[in-house]
This record gives sequence, C-alpha cells and structure tokens, in this order.
Amino acid sequence: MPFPPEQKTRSRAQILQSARKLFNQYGYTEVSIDRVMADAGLTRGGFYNHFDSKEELFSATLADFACNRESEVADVMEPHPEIARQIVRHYVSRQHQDDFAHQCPLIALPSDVARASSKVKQVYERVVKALVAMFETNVDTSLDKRQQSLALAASCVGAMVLSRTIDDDEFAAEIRDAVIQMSEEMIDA
Amino acid sequence: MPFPPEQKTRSRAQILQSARKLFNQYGYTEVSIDRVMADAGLTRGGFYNHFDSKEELFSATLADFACNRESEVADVMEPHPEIARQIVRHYVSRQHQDDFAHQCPLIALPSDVARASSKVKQVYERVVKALVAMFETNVDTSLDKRQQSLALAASCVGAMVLSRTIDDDEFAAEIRDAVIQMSEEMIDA
DNA sequence: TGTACATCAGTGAACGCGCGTTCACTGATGTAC
DNA sequence: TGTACATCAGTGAACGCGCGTTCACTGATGTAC
Repeated sequence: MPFPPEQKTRSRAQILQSARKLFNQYGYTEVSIDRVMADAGLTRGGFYNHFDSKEELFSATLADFACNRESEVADVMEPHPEIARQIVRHYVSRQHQDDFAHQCPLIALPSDVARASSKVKQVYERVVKALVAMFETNVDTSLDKRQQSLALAASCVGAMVLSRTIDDDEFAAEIRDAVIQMSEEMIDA
Repeated sequence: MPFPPEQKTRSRAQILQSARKLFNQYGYTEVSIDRVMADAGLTRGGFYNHFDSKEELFSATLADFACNRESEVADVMEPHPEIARQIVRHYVSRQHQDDFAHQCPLIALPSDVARASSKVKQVYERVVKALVAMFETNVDTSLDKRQQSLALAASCVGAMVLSRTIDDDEFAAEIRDAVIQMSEEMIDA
C-alpha cells in the first residue's frame, strides 16, 4: 500500500464533516462538490475516489448522524424524564439553530430530503425514529407513551423549522419557549 | 392600450399559480423560470415584464398565500373550537401533503425560505402569524392561550414536515395521528 | 542495503449542460386625425 | 370610415457562469528482489 494506510479513511471523514456542516448551513443543492472538497482541504477530482455521486455523499452524511443517535438510545432501560427535558431544552434552542456542524438534519434539511430519493429518505427516517425512541425511553406518562413521544418529536422539529425561517428573533424565541413549556408538561403527565 | 387591458393581470396570476405549484412540489432552486413560464403557457423572456428577478417571484407567491390566510382570520370574534379542530384535521393530512397547488408554504418550503433573503422570510412570517392567530381566535382553553396556539402551530408544521420526508407511509400516518390527537386535547382543555 | 517498479489518493483541465438574465424583435391592438 | 402610427406583452436567440462528472496525469509511498 503506497499511501499511509489511514489517509483515505481520514480524508473521507473530513469530507463528511465538511459536507454536513455546509449542507446544514446552505442546503444540499446550494453547496457544490468543489466547495465541500475545498473546505475539506482537497481538490474536486478526488471526490470520486470516495463517493460515487453527490447524492451518495448526502446519504452518507445522514447515515453518519443517524448512526450516532442510534447508539445513544441503545440499551437504556429505565425512563429518565430529566434527560428528556434536557434534550428538549437543547434541541429547541437558539444554540442548536446556529451550530451548523452538529445540527440535527431533521431541522436543517427537511425540504432537501423530501425531494431526494427513497434511499435518502430511509436514512433520514432512522434519525426520526432515534428521536422518537429517545422519548419513548424517557417519557414518564400515564397517557399513551408512543403517541406522546411521536407528538413531542413533531413539536420539537416544528418549533425549530419555524424558528430558523423567521426573521424576527423575539417571535422565534416565543415559539421555541411555547414548545419547551408544552413538552415539559407532556414528559411527566 | 394596444393589448386587451386584462391580459397582463391574467398572465401574472397564471405565472404565480404555476410558480406556487411547482415550487411547492420541486423546491425553489430546482424549478427554473423556463419551467414556470412553460407551465403558465408562456415563454421565458416575458417573465421580466412581470417580475424583476426569480427571488421576487418567490416572495410574490408567498405574499399571495399570506394575504389569503390573513383575510380568513380577520374580524372573527367568538372562539369556535370546532373550526380549529377541522383546520388541524385538514392541515395534518395526507390530502394536504399531496395537494401541491394549495399546500401551505410552511411545510412545502421551510428550507428554501431559511436560506432566502430577509424580505422573503418576513413574508413567510406572515403565514406563521396567520396560523397562530387562527388558533388564538378559536382555541378555548383555561391555560395560556397564546402559548397553546404557538405550540399547536409548531406541532402541526412539525408533523407535516416529518410526514413528507418519510418514505414509510404507515409511520408518517402514525406521526400525523399523534399530533391530531394531541391538538384535539389542547384545543379545549 | 539498494534499486526498479507497482499502487493509488489526490490533482486540475476539460466536458456537456442548464441556469438566470438580457435584448433586439414581433405583431395584435387601440388611438389620432 | 379609413389609414398610419405608437404601444407593449410576449418571443426566442444569446450571454456568461457554475455545476456534476470524467480522465489522463502526478508523485509519495510500500514492495520485490
């Protein structure tokens, strides 16, 4: 093997990291492969050593994120309502809205995914299911736990989707606060 | 006036209608001016007789929608919880998801708006405010009415944003149903 | 140990293509006289 | 009433540009002997 054996792996990871950040901030269609590769410190042609197409890169960035979230919810048995509350407060926050490098694709890329292939949608779906699973694990309610978890996930996503599209900071904060308040009541009702 | 006086008005309305449908279905960036004009039965060059730029067309389609929604909520005094319930059931439905010509831009174009200019965002914000105002008018609760209305709007939007990005029809329906259920409980609590 | 070679991640020029926008033109209509 | 003209919504060729993708090439490294 004529290259340092870890180099290709490192380059791939770097491309994924740059792609995630740029896609989250500017959108899948707006970001060119050139821009991703330049951000990763590489040049355009090398891209196809790592991915077959731009869409495959998109799918890979989502899979990467889904994988991390899935491993977080695995093997937790006891409900911890405080964890659910903390996650909501972090998810539905201005800080999350501005942190493109770590932003949840559910709020960063919904339209982009809606128009992508089934393959991309199925990866995105894993992220939705990981968020719902987190609620199902940690919500402590006498009501239908599954239904509450689905509604909580939708509400958090909705609050952030609206928050990021709204120019008026105060109004955006009002929406986020309203959903946090509602969530706290739902998490242990 | 050498042309039938209503012709320009009719053409403009037709361009707006085609643009709204195509933007909702395929997204702002994916749809070219050519395609909009062809759908409207016209050719590309004429576009600039009606709009200064593509972004202005985007803004105009949103303004058109906002204007219609705003006039619906004006001058209603008495709360009608049944109207709120009906609107939720229609908003959070598969039918709404598939009806691109009349789809709410809050769920069709969130990412596109998030990346657009402040001017576009401010028009989009009017649609959000119209939805919240509808809830404030019609929700009948002993809790904080404003907060409940904001949370309801976010939840409906979140349910639909997720629903349209999810490939698995059953899972999408489960999310929609969970939010409808939660909304019914919130509308007269 | 030293040398010739094979490997392959990365390079960068080039490709065809569709985009948003411009502009000189067309031709049906209403107006002036 | 008839004719010459002005208007302007709509046309379609052309523009410069950036895109996703291809491909012949480079050159640092590990291997064979």
